[in-house]
This record gives sequence, structure tokens and C-alpha cells, in this order.
Amino acid sequence: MAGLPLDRIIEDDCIAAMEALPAKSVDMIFADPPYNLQLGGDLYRPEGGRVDAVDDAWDKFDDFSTYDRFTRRWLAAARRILKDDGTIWVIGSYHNIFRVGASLQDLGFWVLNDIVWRKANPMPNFKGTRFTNAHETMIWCSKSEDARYTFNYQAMKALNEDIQMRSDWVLPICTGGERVKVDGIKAHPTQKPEALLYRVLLACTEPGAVVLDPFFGTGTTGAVAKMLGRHYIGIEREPRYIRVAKERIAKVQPMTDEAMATMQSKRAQPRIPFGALVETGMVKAGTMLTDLSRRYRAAVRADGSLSMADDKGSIHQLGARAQGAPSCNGWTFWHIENAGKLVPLDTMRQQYRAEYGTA
Amino acid sequence: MAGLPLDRIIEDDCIAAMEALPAKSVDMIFADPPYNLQLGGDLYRPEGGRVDAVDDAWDKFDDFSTYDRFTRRWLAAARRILKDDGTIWVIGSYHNIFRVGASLQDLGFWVLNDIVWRKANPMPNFKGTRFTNAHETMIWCSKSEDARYTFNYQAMKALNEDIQMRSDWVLPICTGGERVKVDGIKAHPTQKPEALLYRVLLACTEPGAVVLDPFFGTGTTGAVAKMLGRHYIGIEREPRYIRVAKERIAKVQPMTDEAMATMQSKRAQPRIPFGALVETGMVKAGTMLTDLSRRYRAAVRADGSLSMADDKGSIHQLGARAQGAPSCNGWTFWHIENAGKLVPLDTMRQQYRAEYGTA
DNA sequence: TGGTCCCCTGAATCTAGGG
DNA sequence: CCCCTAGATTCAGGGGACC
Repeated sequence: MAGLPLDRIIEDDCIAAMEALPAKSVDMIFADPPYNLQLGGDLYRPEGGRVDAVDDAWDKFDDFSTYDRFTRRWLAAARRILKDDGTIWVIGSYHNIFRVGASLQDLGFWVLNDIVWRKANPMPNFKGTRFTNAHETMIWCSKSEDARYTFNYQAMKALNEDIQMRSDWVLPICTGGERVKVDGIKAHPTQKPEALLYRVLLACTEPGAVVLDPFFGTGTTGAVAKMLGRHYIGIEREPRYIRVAKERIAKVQPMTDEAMATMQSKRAQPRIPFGALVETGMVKAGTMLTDLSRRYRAAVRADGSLSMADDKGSIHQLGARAQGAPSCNGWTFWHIENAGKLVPLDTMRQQYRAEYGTA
Repeated sequence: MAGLPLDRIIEDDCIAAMEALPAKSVDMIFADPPYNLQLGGDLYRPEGGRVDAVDDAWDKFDDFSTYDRFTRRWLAAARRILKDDGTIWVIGSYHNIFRVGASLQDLGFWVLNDIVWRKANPMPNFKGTRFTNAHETMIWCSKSEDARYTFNYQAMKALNEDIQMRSDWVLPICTGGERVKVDGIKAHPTQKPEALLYRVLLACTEPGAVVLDPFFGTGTTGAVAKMLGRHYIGIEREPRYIRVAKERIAKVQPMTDEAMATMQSKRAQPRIPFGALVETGMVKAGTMLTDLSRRYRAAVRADGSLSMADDKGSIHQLGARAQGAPSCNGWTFWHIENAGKLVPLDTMRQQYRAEYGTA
């Protein structure tokens, strides 16, 4: 994408900066916006220490509506620069996440999931007045209902030991060596753990994608993007955060391409028609196929179609009709009997791919 | 409280019914409003079954603004009848919870916590298109910032093996004998588990308190209230649900201490996926693994899968395939070489648990 | 009686690409 | 735009049948 300030940090207000970028130019947006506002119109972050010092006189509704206006403005600017098939992530807590979620929906974003980051080691509730606030919420949206967004399902499944990834993620908070400090004091009050961004970027982008973070802070998004071979664009108002972020990102080593590889979706593999297996003699015409429970039997015909009683059709069609199901994956449904064992057609397909190449 | 229809179900629209009740008369409100799901066509499971979705007329709204008007009206009516020191709980999913949360705040409610119900056994995502929608969200509010609400901190701590109760609760969904059925068919599509209401009522009410549920359904709130010695007021429009709820509640025996003990939730057994070690940087992508005899070597990839020659898969799958065994515990099979010594992955897992906790 | 296996089900915004 | 077809896609728990 020409003209994009890739792998750089823009020092500016995020709304102005986004308005200066070309439309439909970034693949993903990750945003960790400020969560509350005070009388002066300045926005503070949750652990900023001034949260309890609210003036009693302020009008809640008025306050929320100011926050809502701010939220809609930056979300609208984000929407403009997001590609039509891109997605946006916004993280927040109960203080702001409902406003953010409603605004996202009002602007036409389509919620795909709300993700709960369940903190493995949260701050306890010292006063014993509420439940320990042990999670934050992320909202993941596409730009519209029918957008074809990126979701690396198999990579997420692999990351979770072959069980599909759930909407609740247990991850530790950012501590120890990962926590960026300046003169021994944490550089930013709400630095997010890299593991969180790691999962987000791995789930929803491909290597080389452009990820924008309008509230860049100390640059966790940039650090993880660089590590994973994605491009970042950071926007941050505060020079002191930018300074820290630059230093931090400079130290990051990108992964090798090999390490960066993930489990691929089967949809991405080239299509093999069943007929190709018949043509090459890997499956002989006349072979009888059966399902795993040996309930149904069908014969392979010379053109790669099947016949079962008077019915004829593709491996998928006949599998579906046999079961009375709306659809069926014939590759996994039908089996060939070999020395008393049932081998799925899918295994033959893998052999075909190995033998004749995948192209 | 004179004039309150205690331990009864009002057959009416909830807004009208609440408007007919005296102001500031109930101690707690638990509400499970329609979620405004926006479902497309039928959804089929991989094995061919059809998902029995929520398609009831009561969940249909024209658009967000219609839903918002409905939400504000019933919340305003609820606010009027709630005692000044009472609290309200509303449960929802990402479809509606942001609208609900924003409306609560706009009406002056003060959010105390958002509570995540992490479902132990959610319905999977059958098409591999998103993260498994494995939780629902409850918002817990007092009527104002300075209200002196009830929170039984010690009871919650006791329920959680003497550790502060967190904002994320792991509970199974409502199935088995608890699921109310009529002629073998579920009486209500969205019946909530009693364990959920048990925790809510135990946390935020005293015995004898009055708990109102404006979307009573098949009466889980009433059943648990009776069990725990609280009063309930149910409001429900549909006579068929009321009939079921009455029968159900009639059978409830107020609980003995012994029975209470069995209601206490088991702590979820933590499972650490290998991917978690990669995400947190404890095991870097690109690391080479080997078995104790150094016969096999595999590389760690970004998503926690391994690659060995052309083969890819989980630590368990690749361990099994390497040895030609039907299964393999990858945690003990694979090792990392560290200063000439081989450390099993299992040791890394123990370190992870020690560092980040297991819960 | 016990173990094994199969079946059923749960608030779901649930496909992709070519003609 | 619609229509059609290939084919990718599920976890945990409870209950009942069967050996």
C-alpha cells in the first residue's frame, strides 16, 4: 500500500492522524482506548490514580455522552481506514466497554465475538466490597455482516492443543521483564501483555498484514507485530511513550518464516476431484465404498461418480442422501475396505497429494 | 412489605406489571431479557444434525433502536421499584449486553462488576468461523454510586475455598435432570442453571429478601429463591411458561446446610495447552525439540504446533507419528536442550503453573 | 453390576467460490 | 445479483443400550 507510514509511530491525536491516512488501507486495528473522562475533558486510564477523585457535581449522563462522542469519532475514523474485509479489536473494562460496544454496533460494525481476557493473576479486591475484577473484555468486529474476514481457525486450534479456541482466554497480566520501566518505574499504567496481542494477531492477520493501533502507548502491538512479521502503524500523542516504544520495538527480533508458519486451513489446499483418484487407478472403478458404521454401500463408477441402488451422484451427494442429511463431506464419509480395515477416501486423497503434488 | 405479591407469578407484560408495583419495594432484581439474536438460516452440525436455535417471537426486534427503547423502558420501571440500597443483575450476550450496559449507566445505575459466566460445556462453533462463544455476561449494579448495597463477601469467599470470588465464574450449562421438559421437549430454550442464580442470590441478598424477576420464564430465579429462603416475584407473559414454573417451584424443598455444600462448585481443573508456553515466550517459536534418545527432532511453530520434515501437528500427534504409536504424551516425550541437558516440556509446564497460577 | 459405546444436545448473529 | 456445488466443520456431559 503506497503512502502508508509502515512500521512507524505517528505523534498526533489519533483522530486527526487516522483522518490523514488513506481509506480502506489497513488490515486490522487493535485499540486500547482510554476508559473514562474527567471534567477537564482529558481522558485518563483506569489505573491512573485519579479515578476516585471525581467531582460530585458532575452529571453522569453528560459525562457519558461526552465519552460517547469521543468514542464515535475515533471509531468512525478507524472505520474509514479499515479495509472492507479487515477487523477491529477494542479492549476495555466495564467502565467503558458497553459504550464502546454499542457505538461499534451503531456504526455498522458486526460483532464477531466478545473475548474475555481472564487474568491469571489479577489485583485482589482489597476492601472486600465486590467480586475481584479479574478480567477485561475485547470486542472483535468485522466491518459488515457479510465481510470475509480473516480467522486462522486451525492456528487457534493448534494453539489450544487441538481444541477449538474459546471466547475466554486465560493469560497472565504483564509483569516481570516484559513490563517496560523507566528508572524503575513502569512506563505506562496499562501495558498489555504481549501474549494477548500475539493471539489476536495470529488469529486475525496473515504475515505482511498492516496492523494499526491508534492508542499505541508503549507499543505492545508494534512489538508483537514485528515479532510475527506483520507491519504496524502506531499513533500516540505522548512523546514519552513514543520514545519508550521505539526503543522497545528496536530490540525485537522477528521470528523466522519457518517458525512463523501455522496450521493451514484445509480450504486453502488445492482441490482434488475424486475422479482424479479413479483416473490414476488409485481407486478402481467398481470398488465398493461404505461408511464407518457399514450402514451404506455404494459402487465407484468410471467417471468418479457413485451408484447406490438406483441413485447416482458425487461422493458428497450420495453421502448426504444416504444419511438424509443436508450435506456431507464424501471424503471423510466414504471408506474403502482394505484387509478388514476401513480407510477413508480422505487418506487416499492425501496419498494422491503426496504422490502427484498439490498443484 | 405490604401489598407485594410475594412468591407469586404475575401474568403480564413486565413493564406494565412493574409499573403497578409500589416504588422502592424490592431488594434485588434479576433479569434475563431477550438477547435479540440475529440468526440467519438453519445451522447444521458436522454430523448432520440441525441446531435447535432460539427462534421464538419474543426474541425478535426490528433493529437496535427498537431494542434500546424496550431496554430503557423496562430498566426504568425496574429502577423505580428497586429499593435505594438494592441491586440489579442483567444477563446477556454480545448481541445485547452492550446496549443493556449503556442503558443501565444512562439511567444512573452504578456498575459494581461485570461477571463472566464461563460455560464449562458450551456449544462448539460448528463451522470453524469464530471463537467458540463460551460465555455470557452479567452486569451487577447498585442504584447509585453511594448506595449501601448487600454483598456477602465472606459467603462468596467460603464458596470459593477461601479465595476471593472473582468476576469470572465457571459453571456448567443447564442440562440433565435440572432442565425442565414437557413431553420430553425442553420447556424453555434459554433456561439458566440454578447454580448461577444460587451464587447471585447468596452474594447479594439476605434470607427473607424480595427478589424480582421480570422475565421469569420457567422460574429458575423462583426455584432458587425458595430453596435459599428468599421471596420471589415473577413476571411472565407466556402462560405455558408460568404453568411449568409453578409446578417446578412447588416441588422445591428449602435447602438444608448439607444440601448447600453440594451446590458448591468444583474448581475447574486447569488445562495448560502447549501453545500457552509459546504465547508467553516461555518456549520460543523456532525452538528445536527432541526426544530423550535424540532420535527425532521437531521445530516449534508460532501456533504451538510442531513441524518435522513435511509433517505438522500437535506435540502429541507428532510424538505419536514419530514413534508409529497410536498415542503419545507430548509433554513427557519432547525435550528442550538446555546447556547440554534435555529438559522435558512437562518441566516447562510446571514452571508456567508456578509462575502464572493454575486457576 | 460394571464398563463401553453410541447418541443426543446446548441463547449461534457459523462457508467459499465459480458460473 | 442469484444459484449451485464442493466440501469443511464439534466439545463436554448426560443418558441409555448393550455386552
